[in-house]
Amino acid sequence: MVQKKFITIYETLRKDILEEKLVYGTQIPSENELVEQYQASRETVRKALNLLVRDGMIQKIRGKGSIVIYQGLTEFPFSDLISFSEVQKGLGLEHETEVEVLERITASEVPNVKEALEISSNTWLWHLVRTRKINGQVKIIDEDYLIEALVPNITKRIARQSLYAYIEQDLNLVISYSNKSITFESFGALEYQIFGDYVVPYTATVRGIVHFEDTTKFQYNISRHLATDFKFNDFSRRR
Amino acid sequence: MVQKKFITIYETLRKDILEEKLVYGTQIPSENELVEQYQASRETVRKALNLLVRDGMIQKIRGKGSIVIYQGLTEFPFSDLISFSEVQKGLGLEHETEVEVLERITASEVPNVKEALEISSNTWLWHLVRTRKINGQVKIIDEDYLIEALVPNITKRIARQSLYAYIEQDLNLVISYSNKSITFESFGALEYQIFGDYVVPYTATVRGIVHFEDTTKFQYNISRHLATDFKFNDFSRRR
DNA sequence: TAGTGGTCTAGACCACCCA
DNA sequence: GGGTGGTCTAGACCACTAC
Repeated sequence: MVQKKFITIYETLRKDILEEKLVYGTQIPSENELVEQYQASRETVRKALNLLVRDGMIQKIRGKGSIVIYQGLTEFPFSDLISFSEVQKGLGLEHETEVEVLERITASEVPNVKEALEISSNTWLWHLVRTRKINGQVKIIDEDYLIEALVPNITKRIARQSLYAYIEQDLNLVISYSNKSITFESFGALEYQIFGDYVVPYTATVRGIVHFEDTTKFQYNISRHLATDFKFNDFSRRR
Repeated sequence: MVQKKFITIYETLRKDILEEKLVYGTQIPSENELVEQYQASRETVRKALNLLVRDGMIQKIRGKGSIVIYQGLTEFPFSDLISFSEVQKGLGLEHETEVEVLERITASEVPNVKEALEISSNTWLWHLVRTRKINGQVKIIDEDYLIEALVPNITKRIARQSLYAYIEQDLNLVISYSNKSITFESFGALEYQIFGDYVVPYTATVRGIVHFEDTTKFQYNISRHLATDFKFNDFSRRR
């Protein structure tokens, strides 16, 4: 099989919703219609639809059908802040990444990382600090610790472009999941140095431990955003 | 059927993981073993396991098996702040809710709510302000707007105890999903009044629009946390 | 080679909504 | 009653891991 059937169905419908071929508040074709349309079994169609449910794109209603509930980025008409997810997705905004630090250190030289990645003190790590400019202004300081044995040969060039592209495409490793936390913290020395004397000297700090498919932890990331420019959007379902 | 089979399997395994009968880093029984154990088909077992994957409880590895990746609340050994999800779940912490405001208003009297809930200006709403004390100190100001026609007869007693229990158990409505955002904002008049002259006059503000199963929006919630006491935990998978 | 998880099928029965 | 989504089955073939 060239492409998984349920992924094809999922991606096609997702695209239709994003492009508003299927519009907010209206029904999508029924499961039986999709079975016909894609020559798939109903369980396969349902697998695709469940991905859309997970994404917050559709809502299924028994006896009625499935309705598009995704409204693009206009859900929250409250602020014109730069959204965290927009930044992550690189939607429309002009990025510029600068590598401030790229060095090889051992886990003993920094606090917390040893515990976060469950490694011994003498494990070699890459220590990486990058700044992200958006429309000419530094908005994010990204600090990373990566296990060198798992992610070798990081260069400034790789760090400036895309670390994840290097890991996934060149090293052929599969990044799978992460645990993250968001807190608000006051500026430390690094932040004053990079952000300067900002009116509101606080950051939204996102810490994450990132894992490969085989559950190996390979990265500890600390992402510091100017707090006043930070917005995190979330879709969640009730258990 | 009294109870859905895949839910039974899911809940049993979930409980075993939470109670550490299945411990972090070890394998759970294989799909075929679970098929035997629960006298279910493999697809049913897989449906249960996929819920655990979604929850960040297990990681499936092809050719090998499924491994427990959930570690309780100890994943982030970085701060002893009060966690947002802990607060939400009411884990271990002493709550105290006080109702500051409970009134009937129309949508025209407040900004944003009309757009957020997609209602007309003359729609009647409940306006609710509650404060949440944790260990004796007010940490959260919860402000809600609810459509009266959908959620009638809210009393102070209901507001002090559990609004959601009232909606789900007494009114028999099914709360389904919400869109949320998290931002960092400076104190307004209400915050100064309730939190007082706090050293760090900023809040982590969580705004949410909450929907029923049939996609009806019924609630607009604004939850203001003392920024320095806020922590949001997240598990996410890479697409 | 044996065992694991990943995908897919064709059919069944059910609960729910609506005309 | 006809259409919708929700659950479940028994079997098939595949890709990957471990031995």
